[in-house]
Amino acid sequence: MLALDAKTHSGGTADRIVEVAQRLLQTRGYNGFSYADIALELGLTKASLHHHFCTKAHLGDSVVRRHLEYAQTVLRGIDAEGLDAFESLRRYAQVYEDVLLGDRMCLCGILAAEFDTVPALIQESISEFFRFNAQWLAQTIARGRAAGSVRGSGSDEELAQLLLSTLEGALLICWPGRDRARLSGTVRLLLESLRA
Amino acid sequence: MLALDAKTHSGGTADRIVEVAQRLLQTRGYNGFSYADIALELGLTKASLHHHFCTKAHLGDSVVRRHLEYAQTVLRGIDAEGLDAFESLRRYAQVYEDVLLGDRMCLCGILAAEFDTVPALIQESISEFFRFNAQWLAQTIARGRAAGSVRGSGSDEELAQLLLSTLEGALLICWPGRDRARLSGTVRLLLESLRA
DNA sequence: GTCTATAGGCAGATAGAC
DNA sequence: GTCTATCTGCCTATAGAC
Repeated sequence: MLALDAKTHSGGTADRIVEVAQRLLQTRGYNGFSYADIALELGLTKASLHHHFCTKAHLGDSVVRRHLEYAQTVLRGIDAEGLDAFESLRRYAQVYEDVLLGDRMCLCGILAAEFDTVPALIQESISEFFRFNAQWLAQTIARGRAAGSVRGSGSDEELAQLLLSTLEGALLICWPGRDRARLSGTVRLLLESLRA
Repeated sequence: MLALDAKTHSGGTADRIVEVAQRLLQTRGYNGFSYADIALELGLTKASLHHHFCTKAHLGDSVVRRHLEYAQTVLRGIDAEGLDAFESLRRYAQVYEDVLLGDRMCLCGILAAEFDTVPALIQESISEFFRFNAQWLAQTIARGRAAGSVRGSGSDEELAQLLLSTLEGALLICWPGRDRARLSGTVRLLLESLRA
């Protein structure tokens, strides 16, 4: 754990830069923030940032890759809890509510909207994020159907796409007004429709 | 009709500017395009654009307001066809598929993602767009339930939010890869779940 | 209505001192 | 690793001729 921490936080400044960049990405999008914003917030200069991340594209890529790994850890963590599949789906949906609670939009959701203007380097990681989420959902749905706790028509993959779409879309629509109640209501109804 | 056209197209150049701006907004977002892009495409100069739209915020506002009116016309047009409510919902969903077919993302979806960085002038129209869509969906759902062609739990308004969220989210996820087949599959499954 | 020219600012990025 | 200073380029926007 200490060794892992030492590795993860090898350069304290680089990590702080990534964290601020991630928050700005999730609230303002890739084209909505600059090195100046990060420098101001961390009390550094733009030149210092370039020492850690040579280009904005590389910084963005670091943020998205780190987030992808984090998401994978979270989903494997849900699996490790040994919950019923339906409860796993509930946990998954709760993550979207937590994102809005933290005053953020989904990182890859906002980047998907801006996709055409995002550096090619980052585009692949965005697609991979959705692919991984859909795959985990399909597996969890399959498990729930086998156990009789999850229902719904269509293949596991199709139902996973439906679930993912609804959560991403609900977060997107509730994001402008930070409408946690509306998001919560939509999540509740969605889960209800999946409960066997 | 001629009079309406004459009014709508009062200044031919202004309309062409709005149309190009709309396409750029729907593909690149508000922070992803500039007056230079439009000027280049129309063979004008940036200064000429400022003659028609004094600021970028006003141009964006014109695009969104016009689109809101267009959406209202489309939905009232669906109502005027006298279809069964479920068929109206199918038409509605088809609009999202048509948007991707036209190589575009939902205008207000992309602007919702960028919400915090969009001029305040435009923010209100974005919220109004979703409000209007949700209202139309709730009314159509109510009509379908009364006629026995639409099913689903939750209030009309909650189900409308669920439908809107799923369509917006499906378009968002399919946008990066222009994945029309995936969008089509999600739409089909969604409609299936609503058919009484 | 369209142009040339330009202002004024901020973007991403680099050089080189410390 | 951080700084100052600077470069180049694009951005939105304006002035004023035609």
